[in-house]
Amino acid sequence: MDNHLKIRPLKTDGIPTQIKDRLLVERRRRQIVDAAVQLFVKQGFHKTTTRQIARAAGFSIGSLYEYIASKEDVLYLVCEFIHAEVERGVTEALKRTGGTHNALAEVIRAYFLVCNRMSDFILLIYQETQCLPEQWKKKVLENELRITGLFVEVLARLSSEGHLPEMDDRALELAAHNISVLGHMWTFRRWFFSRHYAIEDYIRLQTDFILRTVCVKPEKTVKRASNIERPTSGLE
Amino acid sequence: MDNHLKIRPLKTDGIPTQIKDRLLVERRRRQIVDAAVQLFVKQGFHKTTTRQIARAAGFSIGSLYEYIASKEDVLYLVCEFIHAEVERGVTEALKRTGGTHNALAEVIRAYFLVCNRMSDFILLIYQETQCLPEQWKKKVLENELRITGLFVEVLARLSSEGHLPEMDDRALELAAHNISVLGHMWTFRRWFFSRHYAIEDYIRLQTDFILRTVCVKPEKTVKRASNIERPTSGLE
DNA sequence: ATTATCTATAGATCTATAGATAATGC
DNA sequence: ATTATCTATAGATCTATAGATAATGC
Repeated sequence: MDNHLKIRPLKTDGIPTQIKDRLLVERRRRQIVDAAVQLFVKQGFHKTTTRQIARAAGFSIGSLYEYIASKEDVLYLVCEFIHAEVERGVTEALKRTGGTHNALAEVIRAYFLVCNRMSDFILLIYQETQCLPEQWKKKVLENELRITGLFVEVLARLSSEGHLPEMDDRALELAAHNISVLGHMWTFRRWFFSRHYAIEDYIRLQTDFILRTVCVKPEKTVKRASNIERPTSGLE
Repeated sequence: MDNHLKIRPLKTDGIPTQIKDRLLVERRRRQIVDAAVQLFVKQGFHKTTTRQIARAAGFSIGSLYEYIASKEDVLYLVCEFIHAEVERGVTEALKRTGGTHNALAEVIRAYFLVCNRMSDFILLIYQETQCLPEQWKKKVLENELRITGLFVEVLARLSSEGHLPEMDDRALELAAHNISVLGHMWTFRRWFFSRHYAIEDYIRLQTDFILRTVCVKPEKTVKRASNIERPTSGLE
């Protein structure tokens, strides 16, 4: 739970500050994020007050507002931080994996472990993104899409190297979204899963699922599925 | 978007009221839910005031508090209502489907259409459940689990009738969760999907995925996936 | 008489800022 | 002199309730 203490530059452009010293802004905003992320996880965004954030960050409410212009700014900083952490986890995992056809299972495993480690944070994104002003909500969704994009790349590479059966772009894209969301599912159904599954069980079972959807030659099964569809299928 | 106007009894026991007439309580609470669900979807729970709810429901703030004891009570009523609607949609779809081996695709299709229709409401559950007091949060999660249970039943029936390959209980349970969540995914990634996919495309592609995970004889692929797993896998 | 509804407001916050003070660098 | 920080509070809400009023049924 102390993974947010790792030192990485925060991308905080676009948020106004009264303070000239860029480095100080950087440092203070990191303090703000570290304090806020824990409070938000425990109490939610709305029930957390700006005073609590300032106190937990170690300075006064007046100083807090030298580094941000509104409470929403804090939420945005927190969301940016969380996505940066998740993205770092996934890209590092990608670097570790070779180009073999094991790659997919390895990537899934690494990603699900990142999701497990950052469970509270991912949940926070799901719950509080709506509270952001439109302009930043959009940025958060772009972040989400970029992470999914990492999986698209892996799948595309494996596909081009012949380790996967041909899939059209759509199916491939959707598979990437499914991987993303099945990782998140571990976080937002944790209240159920954590009682019945160890993370390793979950990874194993879901990997089986995903590999089956992606690795089996589709001709036979896709046909079968398509025939099952109602004859009325088309546009509603 | 007016599906919440359908007349169904609300399960509202457990929330205190000052009013004696049970029927009136029933009617007024339906007004409250109809008003609140729209406001919550548009503004979120916290940004919606009790006054707004009262006004939209057509009575005064004083009267509102005769039928509920706190603002959280309203959120709980809304969550109960939403789950009742989703569950009704799914069970009705289950009734329509025969016991054939088409059943699964039909159920998925019906469920995804329910998710599409109730998109805003499902999103609301994801975002605001955390705001409920512990006791009601638990009830909401039970509701969620009961809906997933419907899919468990379908899969178990198909399995016992020999329409699915043998799966152990865990794999079957997880498949049910996956169906639930992939339906929800359409709602909480709608900002992306709705621009690139029609609901029918989404249903078709996801049905292919799910049927492949569930209908293909698992021996070959499961082995393959297991071998890919890291040797260190066990407890972390 | 009893039940339902309304108006008016107590009481408790909470965000954001103005203006005062302390620290830093030339 | 300039930059950073603090204290104190203006101003704006918002939930929940007390007490008054209207409607209903015996």
